[in-house]
Amino acid sequence: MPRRAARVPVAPKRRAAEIRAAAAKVFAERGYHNATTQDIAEVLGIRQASLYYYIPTKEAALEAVCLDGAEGYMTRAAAIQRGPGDAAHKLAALLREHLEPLRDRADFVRVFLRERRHLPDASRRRIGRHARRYERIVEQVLKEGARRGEFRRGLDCRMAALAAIGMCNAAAAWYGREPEAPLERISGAFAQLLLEGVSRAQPKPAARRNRANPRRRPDHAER
Amino acid sequence: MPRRAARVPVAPKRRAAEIRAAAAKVFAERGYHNATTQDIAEVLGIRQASLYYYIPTKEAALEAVCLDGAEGYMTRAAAIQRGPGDAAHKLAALLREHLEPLRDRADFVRVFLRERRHLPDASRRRIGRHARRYERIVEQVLKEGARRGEFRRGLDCRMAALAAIGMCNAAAAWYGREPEAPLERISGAFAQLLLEGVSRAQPKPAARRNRANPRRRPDHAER
DNA sequence: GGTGTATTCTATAGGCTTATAGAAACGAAA
DNA sequence: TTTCGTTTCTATAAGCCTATAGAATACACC
Repeated sequence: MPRRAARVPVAPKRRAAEIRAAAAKVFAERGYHNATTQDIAEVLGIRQASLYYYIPTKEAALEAVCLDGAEGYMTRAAAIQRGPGDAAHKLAALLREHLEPLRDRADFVRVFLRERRHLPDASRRRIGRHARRYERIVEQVLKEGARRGEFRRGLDCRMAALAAIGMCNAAAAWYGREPEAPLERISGAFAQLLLEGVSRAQPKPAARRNRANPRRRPDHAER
Repeated sequence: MPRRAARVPVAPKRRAAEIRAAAAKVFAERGYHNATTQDIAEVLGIRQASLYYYIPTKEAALEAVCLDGAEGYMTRAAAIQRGPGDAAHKLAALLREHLEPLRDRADFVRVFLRERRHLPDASRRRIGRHARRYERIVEQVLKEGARRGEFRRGLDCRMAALAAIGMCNAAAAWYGREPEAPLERISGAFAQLLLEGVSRAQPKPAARRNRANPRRRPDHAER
């Protein structure tokens, strides 16, 4: 402990992050069960068995990647919920923050979304609880907006929350492959879409284009 | 060929469908690469090797299930697009039809959504083209609505189409586990959400509740 | 140069899975 | 009862993958 000063404190942490990043990349590309530890090792330029110096099992690597991918979502969402601003701004902020990790950590997010179900029961359930709490935060922001009259009264907040989260998570699948779709465009379009469908048209919906936009009146019900 | 009359015509087709259904169930539950042919055989109550009387390879089974899961989407969407009604009704119909297969064929749909990427290149690309054509139909319905002034002018139709499809596909993940969410509620809520976010408020938005709903004016840009 | 820790290596056991070969069982029709 | 096509069975080869054991290397510090 005393003398391995200059090397141990920094490098190991960085190396561990590199291992996780390699695992995330491979799991995201090929799917957990289709990915081999050999694949991960190749990304790192080391031998397959050398990986086991860092991870106890392949499953543990998946768990680490998933935790990493989930990290922060809850916290940031809760901060937005508690923070200042009306419900419309909060919803737009939730969307932005939900999509933001795709910029730098898309692999982690994708593995979290698509592969966490292959975790052993214990950790899968733990992570599942996080996800459900996150859903509830979005739902509550919507409920709060409806309660305050900012959003429409009869709004089905549960479905709306699931829709919002669902469209964002779907974006994780095509982000980067869809041409001409930077995050700003995605979150802007999603916010506008949701807000004008959800809000009763407060002063500040998350509209990016089309400002001078006199609306006609929606007056009839469908069917 | 001449004398196997009474038995061959019916049973084999049904049996083949049972095989596919078993494969779909197992692939949906465990994921393609985690599922074994043994698992499928167990569902059917036969031996693992007996499966190979029906399928040439496990991969072929996946392809059959995916094709089955994708079946009809394109056709029905195209019919809606060409059919009568305004864009709002068409969009609502697209959502309904997109979600409807979850009622009886959820396993197939889920496998199509989550496991098709593990198909060999050729068939994966073929199926991918279908999916993209489907996206384009949704997008065109939106464009048409915007062109005719039924939807808002500056509407980002591409993002809106991806959002709509994304929220529906996300629903495939939680449908059946989410309590109190029959398909009617889902498609109704999604339609209302999208339409009021998308339309410029023509006579008939897909509103189920809240009709008298005078909107205030959205006038400011976000940020 | 010697020492000790961290990191990577070679070699391989052991388990699981797909797919094939060939035999058996089952029925319907002759 | 025999025949014949269909369906399922037993047995197993062959390949792939995870994880372990133990040796070798690198490198900082004395």
